[in-house]
Amino acid sequence: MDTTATMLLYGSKPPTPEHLPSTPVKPSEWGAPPHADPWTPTANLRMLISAASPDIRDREMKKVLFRPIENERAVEDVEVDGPCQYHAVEEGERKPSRKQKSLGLLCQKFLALYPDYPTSDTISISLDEVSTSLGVERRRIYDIINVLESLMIVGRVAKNQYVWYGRRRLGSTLAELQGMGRQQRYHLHMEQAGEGGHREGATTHTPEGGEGDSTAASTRKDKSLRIMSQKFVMLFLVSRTQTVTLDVAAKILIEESQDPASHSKYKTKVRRLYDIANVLTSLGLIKKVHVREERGRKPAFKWIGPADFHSSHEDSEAVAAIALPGGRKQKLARHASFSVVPTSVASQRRVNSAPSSPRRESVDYSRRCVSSSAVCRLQFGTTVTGVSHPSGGLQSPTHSDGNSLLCSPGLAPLAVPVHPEGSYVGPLSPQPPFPPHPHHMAYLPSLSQASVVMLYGGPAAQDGLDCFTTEVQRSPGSGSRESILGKRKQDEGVEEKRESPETELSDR
DNA sequence: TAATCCCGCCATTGT
DNA sequence: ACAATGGCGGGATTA
Repeated sequence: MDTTATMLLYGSKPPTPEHLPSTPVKPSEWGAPPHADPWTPTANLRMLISAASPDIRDREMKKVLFRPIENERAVEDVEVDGPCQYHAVEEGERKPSRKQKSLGLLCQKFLALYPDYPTSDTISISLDEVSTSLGVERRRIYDIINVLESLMIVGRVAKNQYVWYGRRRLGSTLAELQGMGRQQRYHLHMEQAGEGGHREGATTHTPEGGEGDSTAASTRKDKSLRIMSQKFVMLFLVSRTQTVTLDVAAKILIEESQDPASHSKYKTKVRRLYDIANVLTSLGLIKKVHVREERGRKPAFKWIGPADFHSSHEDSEAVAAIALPGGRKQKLARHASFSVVPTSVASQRRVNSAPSSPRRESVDYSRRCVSSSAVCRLQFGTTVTGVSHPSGGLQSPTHSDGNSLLCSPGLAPLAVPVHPEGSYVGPLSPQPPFPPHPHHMAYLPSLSQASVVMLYGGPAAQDGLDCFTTEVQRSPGSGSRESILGKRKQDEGVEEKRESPETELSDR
């Protein structure tokens, strides 16, 4: 493993011994659940909730979540809002529209499986479980994992095994990327953007002379996705407007690439950028926009993620306190082409010393699962709209209708639909950088199966962890469905359920 | 038509 | 050699 020159992804310690192999499985092979023990939604759930340790709960929850789900082809399926989710074909035949298979959506599902701010770095991710539970081929998981890895939201441990870090390190990672971005003079590159479409290469070429010092020649096709992802993010972080157009990004990335034949790869580059952009969008770090220009408008992306990480206390802030067992700190992945005095960078970043005040959100928001678990039954096709109180739990969700759920401020709308063979439907709309609303509204993408939804608070929870569960089950007659969906919006602030999470994240 | 980007073949890299 | 990763670009979908 060519540590130095290429990726320092694993910090001082490269992946570890490979345990837990596990072989890929074709989605088509998920016939029946592995260990078919009749599981009762409620029972399981109860178990989960009662679990004293949040970690245990998480783990258990994961276990449940990873039950294989019925394949996509499935007829009855998640009913996502929006105009055409299915390609109206023969009656009875519903072809999952392309949108339903988008990487962004998949990523949303993936992210929803794990807490944004885990309290420990022990959450492991198994590619097989994930690909199985999400119902996609491994290849796609790699796409997601790669960019998550580039931001250290996950880390690789061994083959098939990754660790989930969540957004805890995001701050420091971004800070570092920003530093590297400046070092690369990316901000200069960006200026020469717009205009008649011709870029000149006169841009200050970083003294990367032949990419990274001697050290191991360009490690073949380096994990370009990871690298590209980091560079892409860097562009945002050094951009004054925090906006980056696809073509500019592609050009810069191509110029960077030491690969001579890369000029003919513009198209491919753009394809990759879209892939990356999709997961970054799912992460709520960027959003699609358009930049005005004489020539018309060009597609671009705007950074909407945190932008205050560069301060001193920055990064791990609170997190630092949770220091990992081995004390090993991961180093940001770097690529040769980033080089220029390898090591350096904003390296001297964080000094373990817990800087005075840990800033917002105290380190230990003891996850006491306070609130009662209000369980109520809903009709198939409907969702809950509940209001919770950070202090006491939650006012039993007034399961009226609609696909929304109101939470009190601080209650991270982390919901994890759980059910036997059911496809999890997607994350809830407000993601961690919570909006200042008095109440958070979480959208629960429609549930198509009888399911149990568990919602619990995250680090944002100011008074502990609230959680409650809701059972949604299929009603005998789908007739009621219409009526229910029809009426709506009686709650404050709740508006038409028109928009679905993904729809609002990326306006097409 | 242009913008997006799914899909999966098959080259690489790891064990 | 076999399995895990992940370039890459054809061509289908959407906007």
